[in-house]
Amino acid sequence: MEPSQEYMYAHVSIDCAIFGFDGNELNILLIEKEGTAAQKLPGSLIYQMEDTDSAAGRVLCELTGIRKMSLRQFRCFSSPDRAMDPDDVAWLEKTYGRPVGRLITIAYLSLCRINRTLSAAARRKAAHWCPVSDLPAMPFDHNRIAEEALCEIRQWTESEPAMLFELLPVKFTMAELRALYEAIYLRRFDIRNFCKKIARIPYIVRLDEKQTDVAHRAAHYYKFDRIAYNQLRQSM
Amino acid sequence: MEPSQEYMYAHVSIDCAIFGFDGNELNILLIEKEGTAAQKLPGSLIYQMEDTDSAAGRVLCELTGIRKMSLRQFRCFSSPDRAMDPDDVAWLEKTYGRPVGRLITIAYLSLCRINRTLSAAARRKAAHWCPVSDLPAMPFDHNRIAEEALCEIRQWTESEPAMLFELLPVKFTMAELRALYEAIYLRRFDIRNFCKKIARIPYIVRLDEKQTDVAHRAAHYYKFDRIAYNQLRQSM
DNA sequence: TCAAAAGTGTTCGATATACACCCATGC
DNA sequence: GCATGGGTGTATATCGAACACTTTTGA
Repeated sequence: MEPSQEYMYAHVSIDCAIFGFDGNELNILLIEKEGTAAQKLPGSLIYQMEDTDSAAGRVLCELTGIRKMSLRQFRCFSSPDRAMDPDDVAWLEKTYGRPVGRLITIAYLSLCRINRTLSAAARRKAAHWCPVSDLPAMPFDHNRIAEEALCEIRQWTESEPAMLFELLPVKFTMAELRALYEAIYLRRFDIRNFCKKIARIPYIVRLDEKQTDVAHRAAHYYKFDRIAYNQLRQSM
Repeated sequence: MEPSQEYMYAHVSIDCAIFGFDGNELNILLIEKEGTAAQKLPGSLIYQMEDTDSAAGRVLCELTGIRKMSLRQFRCFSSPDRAMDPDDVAWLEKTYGRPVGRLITIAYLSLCRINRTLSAAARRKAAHWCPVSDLPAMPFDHNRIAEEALCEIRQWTESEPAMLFELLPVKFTMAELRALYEAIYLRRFDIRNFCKKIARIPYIVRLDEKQTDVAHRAAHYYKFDRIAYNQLRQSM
């Protein structure tokens, strides 16, 4: 068999695009590419007896301390030249203590409250939130992964709107919810129509509690009612 | 490093769920698991310098002779026990002339006219269409892949309705189109409302030509107008 | 009393649903 | 002339889009 016809024998990694919402814009969690000034998506080679879903869960848990974070696999990136840059090749070898060679990655999407305290491991890796409008150039194909993850968010929240509430505080105002929709769909929503639409949704419930200490009329808080959500889903 | 902590080093395959439509039901293209009586999804290990998209294109082209078949990656299957059945392990070793060990697969979805003449390679592999309601037990996790592919079709055709017309003859009747929708969405559509809806779609155009040799009033043929379709998509 | 954001209602057009009858053709 | 499937229209409900003013609160 000619070299070009050898069967692929590859290391497999997962990379996670973890999004947070700062009240205005989506942010993505980047970590330092250790030993360099560059930043990258969190990710890791996976272990022999692991599947990619658990590997992604492991990486997320290491960074955020959340054990059961929801995540969604959205794409395999396997271009032969995705890990051909000499810097990247050398970095892989140093990080994993061996030559890595052919490397394919399974990309995951996850959502996280942006003010959540990250783990010590995250601090060591200088994890930080970066607005999606201002992403740096990243190693491997991480810029492409981040881009495709952004598109994927829309599809995910359409098929499972409960995901949205992983980006918001437990109690949130209508304005915050609307800002989130605007950040995801990259368009404006009319306030009046938006309120009407939300009012029709049984699993978003208005609380009696209102904002305090605001320099204008205080807004009501709302919360996500998971029980009502599950009931609604079941009946569909 | 303990054995359980070894980094995964794996062979990578692609598996294709190729759907056809027999006028009544979706069918999926199965091939013989060579040397056995079992049937499986078409697939193959991929080569070292290939990415998964081209590998899937290669496998599809080998079977159907279509060079530019549209296909959609939808999921990586990587459970450690997906290729642990002793029969499957032995079959892999025999087929690929080596022990294969850890194997992950990237699953693809594709659509094909069911009356298309398949290639000589397909005939050698006893390729045949199998109604999705009547799938046999298949090796590896191919049953699960087929199931998830079925769900994926709906999402694909919603985001890219042009895909539907890869399942229909070039000229098709309204009844055929409706039957296809019914097969995909597993529900009935009211004939009158369906016709109205289709009539509003600019890229489905009615031809003057009608059926002949039918024992009742002849139906008009319709065709898919790709130019109108692309124009519509661009303007969105 | 002013600034700033909250909150609310009506109208209109488009779309989805429900439903029943006449038409063309081959036998 | 009848059986078979083709083809059409109307009424209603729902949803999304457009659009402007009053209310509350703190400064």
